[in-house]
Amino acid sequence: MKERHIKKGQLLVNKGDVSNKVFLVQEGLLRSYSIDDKGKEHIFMFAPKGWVIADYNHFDAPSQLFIDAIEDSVVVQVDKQSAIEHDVPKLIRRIQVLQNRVIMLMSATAIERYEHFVETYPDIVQRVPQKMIASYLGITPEALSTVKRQRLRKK
Amino acid sequence: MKERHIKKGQLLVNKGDVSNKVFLVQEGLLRSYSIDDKGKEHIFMFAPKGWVIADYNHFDAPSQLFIDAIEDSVVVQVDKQSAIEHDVPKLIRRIQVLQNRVIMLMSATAIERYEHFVETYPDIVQRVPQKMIASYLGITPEALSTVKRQRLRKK
DNA sequence: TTTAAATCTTAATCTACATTAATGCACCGG
DNA sequence: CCGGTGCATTAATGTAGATTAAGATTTAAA
Repeated sequence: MKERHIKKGQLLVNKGDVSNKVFLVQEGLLRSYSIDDKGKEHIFMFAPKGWVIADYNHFDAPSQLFIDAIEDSVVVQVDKQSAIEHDVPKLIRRIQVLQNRVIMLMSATAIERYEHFVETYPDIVQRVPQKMIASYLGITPEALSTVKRQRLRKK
Repeated sequence: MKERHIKKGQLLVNKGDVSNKVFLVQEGLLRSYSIDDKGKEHIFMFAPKGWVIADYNHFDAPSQLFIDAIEDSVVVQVDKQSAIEHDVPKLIRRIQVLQNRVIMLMSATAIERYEHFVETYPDIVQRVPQKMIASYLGITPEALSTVKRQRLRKK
């Protein structure tokens, strides 16, 4: 258990790392993401203050995800083992969020996913570049641009 | 903790139910799924023998998912609370599977998702109708049909 | 401040997958 | 045995979102 100060852009976990660490966000904003074989980035989650971020893989398995800081951040680094035993409710919440994410990705259009994102994470929308939101939603920045234009016309 | 025998097609959990139960599959095959506002079914997971199936929602929150039996099945019904404390590793595995699922849905084409499904769950492919596989992959049965045709031509 | 480098938007074209519709097949109940 | 009902496949057409490319705008660096 150790406090760490992370600069914007700094990589905390690299794909392939065997870290077995979990990060409790005290301040700032982090993200985890994967890069596919075509070199495209896909944001898996954003972690603002109060959230936990980690690659919940098998112990000692190489990380599938990258984790880095979107803003200068402060995290507390905890051992995966103890974090897990210590805070089962956080695991459950993680499963809920992922469950929702899968259902969203399967059944909602880009517009609906964007609406949902804005409602659920209104603060994050202001803090990250559009291309990251697009990446989280599973669409291109260009497509997000047109989604937002359609929304404006409606209002 | 109670053993239950479920007939093929029988509904175990209805959307909106407040069940707080978790089901350990002893025999057979179950599935959980959602139905969107357009009336379309989306299979969230298959649960063969040895798996656990449940809607991991907040305690006392209404279920978002339906759960029913694809084959005649035997399950052991356990209280969510005790199941969770009892088997944290299963929770972790659940998160891993969901993590993979999200990455798949975001970065892979229908063909790649089908390949991955066949490799990961070869037994299930044989046991469920095509339309359920399509629903799990997030595509229509028609699209799955063409995916399989393309595969055959390659071999 | 000036320039360079990202980022965002708009528009034209392309493509993966959806939709619709028709056909063939298996299974099942009368 | 026959006529339904659901499932799988095929083909024709439609569409959401990707790709490509060109400006416009913001950010960062020199």
